[in-house]
Amino acid sequence: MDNSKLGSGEKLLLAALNLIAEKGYNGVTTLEIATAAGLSEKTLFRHFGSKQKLLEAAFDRYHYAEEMKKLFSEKLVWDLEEDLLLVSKTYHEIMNRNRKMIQISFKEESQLPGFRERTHRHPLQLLDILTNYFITMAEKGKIIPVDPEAHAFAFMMMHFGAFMNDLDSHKYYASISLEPFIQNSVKIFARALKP
Amino acid sequence: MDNSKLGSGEKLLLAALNLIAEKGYNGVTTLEIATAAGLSEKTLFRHFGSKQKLLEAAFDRYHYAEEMKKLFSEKLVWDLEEDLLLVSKTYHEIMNRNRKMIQISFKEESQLPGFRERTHRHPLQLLDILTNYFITMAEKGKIIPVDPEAHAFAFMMMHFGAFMNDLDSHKYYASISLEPFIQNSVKIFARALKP
DNA sequence: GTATTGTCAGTCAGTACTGACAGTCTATTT
DNA sequence: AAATAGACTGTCAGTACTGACTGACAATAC
Repeated sequence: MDNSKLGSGEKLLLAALNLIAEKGYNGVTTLEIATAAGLSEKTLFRHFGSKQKLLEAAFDRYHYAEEMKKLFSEKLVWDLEEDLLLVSKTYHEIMNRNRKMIQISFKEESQLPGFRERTHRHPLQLLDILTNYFITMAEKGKIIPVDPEAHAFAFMMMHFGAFMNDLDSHKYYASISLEPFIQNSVKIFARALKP
Repeated sequence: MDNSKLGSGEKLLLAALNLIAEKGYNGVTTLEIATAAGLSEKTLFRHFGSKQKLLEAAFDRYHYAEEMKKLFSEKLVWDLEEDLLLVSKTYHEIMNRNRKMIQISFKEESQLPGFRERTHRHPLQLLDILTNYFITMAEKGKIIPVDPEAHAFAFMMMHFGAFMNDLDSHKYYASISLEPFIQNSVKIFARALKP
């Protein structure tokens, strides 16, 4: 990343985001963050006042916050495979965009109450959308009419697991890259839900 | 938990395990741990020498280390639903037994290299077993003969996701309790893999 | 009597955070 | 072109506190 053209505030936020995601809030010093940003520690405090406020600012600045409801009511085409593909790709897009924030929210959960909830708000919306989607698809007779919420949950859990597994560069399970995994997950559910 | 009959060492290990899982290694002080164990800080150092060694001792003591290969070659009955049920239940059993250690390995990854790998060794074995199981099942003509490793991976990811979601008392997605989730996951794969 | 633990006082290093002062860069004014 | 002002940054010395860790001694328990 080339941060040379960013303002000092931005440089500090980015450095903080990366380091805290890696080592945890308590595992990183303000001096380290400032140095990584190519600035002096003093500048850090002049900008943010305290380490805690720096973290909060980083969160506010970098967590992805976009409405999805409309997006979906427009894009869904009521073809199971195509729509599942859209949902899972959107899911991974959101999660990857929030990658660092999610890492932080997992590590600093006790110190930063409410963080986890915020990083999971958008994925949660997707779960909701998918559940309603399954219900409607069942009404249309395009999938079996049982357990729509359970199936939506299972689908999301599968992708949540894959994302988590990949979080620190997929080295703990056999590394299967994302794209074929998504394709396969869609096929599994398409076969399972076919009436 | 009633720890009153445990030796001092055990009390300290348990207290350390719980507190570090909750607040992270750097988020907890030796005094806190000792107090939680009902002992003095001095006793902690007399037993373990340093904070770091305490953590390592806790890991060695409490991470689940059992061979599974034999277990499975004995228990598999080559009925898809029944065997998937066994695999997923075994998986969640292992993961829950290692719950705290897994939390720690996620939070302290940078500080404790190799931890994550160790906590994931046994689940990895399961993935291996499941892959081979699918291959054999395909040879027997009991499931479709495509992508056995991808399907095994997908199955494990689904349960990994569910476990992770549940790690801090399932409050970030709609809470669906474990047992029905397992049942449903098995049904999905049974339908998807049926020839 | 031996082993284990508590108390207490204290050391030492690290770390968040501050104040005073000086330097630099940019834009505006003259 | 030169001067000036204002915003931003670096340096450095220092404060205040925390937290890992120690040593000496006393108390308790088996």
